[in-house]
Amino acid sequence: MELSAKYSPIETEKKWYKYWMEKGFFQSEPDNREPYTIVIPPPNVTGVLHMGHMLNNTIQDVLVRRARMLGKNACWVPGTDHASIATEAKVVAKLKAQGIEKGDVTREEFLAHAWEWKEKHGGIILEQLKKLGASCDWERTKFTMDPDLSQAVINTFVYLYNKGDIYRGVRMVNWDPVGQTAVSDEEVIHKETKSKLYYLKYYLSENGKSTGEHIVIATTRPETIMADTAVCIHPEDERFFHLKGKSVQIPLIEREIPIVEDNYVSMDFGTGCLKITPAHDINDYEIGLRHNLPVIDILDDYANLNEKAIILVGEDRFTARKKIIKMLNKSGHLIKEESYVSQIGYSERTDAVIEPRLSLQWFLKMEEAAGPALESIMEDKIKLIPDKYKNTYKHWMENVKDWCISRQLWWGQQIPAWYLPNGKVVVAKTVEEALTLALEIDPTTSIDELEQDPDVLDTWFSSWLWPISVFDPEKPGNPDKEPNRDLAYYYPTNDLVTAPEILFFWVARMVMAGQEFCNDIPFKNVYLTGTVRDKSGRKMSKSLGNSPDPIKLMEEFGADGVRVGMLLCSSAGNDILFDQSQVEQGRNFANKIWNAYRLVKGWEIDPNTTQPSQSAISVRWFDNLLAESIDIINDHFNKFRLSDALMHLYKLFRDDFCGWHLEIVKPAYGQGIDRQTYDSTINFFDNLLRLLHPFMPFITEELWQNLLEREEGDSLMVNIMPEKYEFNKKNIAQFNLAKETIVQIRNIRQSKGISPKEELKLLLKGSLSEQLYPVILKMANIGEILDLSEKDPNDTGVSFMVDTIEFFLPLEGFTDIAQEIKKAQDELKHLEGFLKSVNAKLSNEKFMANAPRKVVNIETKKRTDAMTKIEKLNQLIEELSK
RNA sequence: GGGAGCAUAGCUCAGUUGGUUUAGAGCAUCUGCCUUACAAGCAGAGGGUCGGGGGUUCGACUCCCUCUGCUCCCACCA
Repeated sequence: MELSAKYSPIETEKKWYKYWMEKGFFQSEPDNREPYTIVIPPPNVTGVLHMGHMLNNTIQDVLVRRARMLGKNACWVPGTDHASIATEAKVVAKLKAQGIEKGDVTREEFLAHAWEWKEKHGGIILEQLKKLGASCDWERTKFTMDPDLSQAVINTFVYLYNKGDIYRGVRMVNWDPVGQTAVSDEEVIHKETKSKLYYLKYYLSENGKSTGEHIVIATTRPETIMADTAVCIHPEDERFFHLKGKSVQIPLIEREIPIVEDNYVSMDFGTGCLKITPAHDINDYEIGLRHNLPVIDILDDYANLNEKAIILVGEDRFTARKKIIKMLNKSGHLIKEESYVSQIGYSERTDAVIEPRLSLQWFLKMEEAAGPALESIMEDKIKLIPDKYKNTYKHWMENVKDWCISRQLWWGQQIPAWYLPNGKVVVAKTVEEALTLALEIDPTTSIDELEQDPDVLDTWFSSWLWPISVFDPEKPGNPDKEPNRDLAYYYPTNDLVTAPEILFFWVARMVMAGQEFCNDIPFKNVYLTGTVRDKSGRKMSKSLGNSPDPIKLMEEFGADGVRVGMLLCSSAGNDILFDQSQVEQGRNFANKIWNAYRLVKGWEIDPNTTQPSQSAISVRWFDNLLAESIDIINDHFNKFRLSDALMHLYKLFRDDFCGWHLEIVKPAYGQGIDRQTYDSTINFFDNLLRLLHPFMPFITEELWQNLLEREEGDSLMVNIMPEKYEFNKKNIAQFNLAKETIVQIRNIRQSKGISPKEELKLLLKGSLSEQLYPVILKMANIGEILDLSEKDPNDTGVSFMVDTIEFFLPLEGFTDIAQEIKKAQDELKHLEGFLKSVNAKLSNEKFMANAPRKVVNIETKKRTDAMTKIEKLNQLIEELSK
């Protein structure tokens, strides 16, 4: 069958992925081999593949495929995350499109819609990963809301509550008065907003009566003055020493509030006097705690003023602001107003101005777990790659705050806490167990009276268990339970590949969960990928529309091409600036491999031909080079330098294998090839395909299958990587001299306009092994190689040097001697400068005394080499000048 | 405001505990080639006083200080 000059990936990729699936090559069961485990960072269940996933999962697949080919029992566990906030938002939007408000349906109805949505859209992303070639064990696919994984979350909550690590506390949340929900910090968008700073008079008061004196307070939120419970000054602010211990009256409502002192106040901002409104500002709340101030909440769920405000009751917060300014102006409390620009938080979903609001939330204590979690990273029990993130990690762990684990949502694991009619709370795995506990508090309680906490748990509260629960869902919350077979075998996992943004949200918490429930680390290495950005460095995002569609990209360039394109420019922890030209480079490389195959496949073995000497030399050289490369690639992988490993292979295949070896051994047109060279070359090709397979699984499988006859059911992906073997460094160095000589000759041909087809003669003097001559003859189109002593003084031509070997290329009629002299002189000048710097070192007593012997030897050799070359150049210039 | 990091060729990056020829690669650029595997290719070339300044050292891209310019994380000032 005639093979096309262009490799077309689509059909090939489908074919082999199906084959791998059918043969069960992705599946893993515990056995007596060494395990290699990765758990996927679960993408949002309703998400679609973006470039970040492409990068992240390509890296994981490279690691897993390589481990598999190193003979390990490789297991890559896939799955998805229920992503409560994101998914709930999508379901709400979908209902809204049908004219249904979330408030109109019951929790059960809403969840039914959510599950329906999940069934319809869930897992699309996993199907997309298959196109990329991801070798996940799909039999093990998990979802964070699978019944058993949800149960693990509940068990964990109950366990930690009983242990005393989970408690309820008041916290300021971001309240969206339009969406009627609390939103997470991540969903608050800060925008620069023009507002006004109002300067208000607060009269000093004694025993409820104004003294007539006043202070001035600057505020952007005059409508909240009714919630003030103090005025605050800096303890060292001399301007206000006379106010210490006194009280002021809130304008209009004339409630008396104390003046307190706190370092929080900055003396040089506003007037230096700050009104304290604990219910409506997070900082004020904290100051309030320090000074035992009461909390007066004057806003309702819709951010309208409530009866506690006394005035303007029922008004919207912004209307109230306008009205109160008029009132304050009229009463003479308003001194002035200034334009002011500040950062205001808006809800991502409703664009409503976020109202800070106090509410009762569930928290998990972090302090106790933080110490060991920090230690395991700082002492390299878990390695971060790159390790610069250790600092960031340390900083966070040392300033860790308790984790707010409750969310005011429906999609997720509902908090297993039940309230008695008297407001007391019991925590249990089921309502029946809750009743048992409730009866101990109040024997009259009935099961119908128990009301479950409506909130769900933070999604991270299920994903922090992920490396454990995917193997043994009964283990979290049961530290004393024996691990099941899977957990015992696969845990701790080997590598985790994720983004640095979630180092705290996820990675640190998995380390804590590992300690708590398995008494062990969850993984040994954490490879942190960068952000995928566009060419000009902007983050890829839907709204910018600067992200290519990964599926289309794979259809156009092939999954192998995209994988290579992503990997070539991505070192750990560095952002990658994505450009389609990189993917083109990947596709071109696949095409190159394809064409190398076409060439080799077209060769016919001629049993009567013996191996030409240049072929024998090339085979020996490439054999050494391959061994050296295996060494280098192993080293790159040990250090997680994936792009370097790939780049090395890229050059090895393209330049060394195709550009040199294949060109050297390629038989002349119409002739056959000898058996020995053919077999060696096929063997090289086979090894190269193995080395390339983790990066480019599809094309390597395709060609490997066709290179030799393979047994049905065999596959490259379950074959073994070439192992390192002894090689001769000197042989490689010698061959490089021949390569350089050839390059020099080609260079001279081009600069003098001599066709590669014109055969030339070459004269030389120096230590070039005669064994290499046949390679030079073939690759530089040289007719014969003679000793330089045979040079006819009348010959015209070009001289050059490689290392310390002198060459002369006779060129008939070539007379541009001046140019040759100039070239030699430039070279001479460079060498003399170089020699001078070397001599400076060698004649420096301190250098000779302090530098290690090895360095001195190198410098000495540099000097000898440079002097030899200078001498020869001088001779040459002299000859040319005659 | 607190913390961290980065700055090397036009672009993206290496440079492995300071010394392997006065810095390497890929891409891009330029020149010449439709050479019977591949123009998604082949052959060759040019290009950097390693952000500025100072210091330590026999020796600095590498260590220290400082300035400049970017980036990220955390907290956000009434």
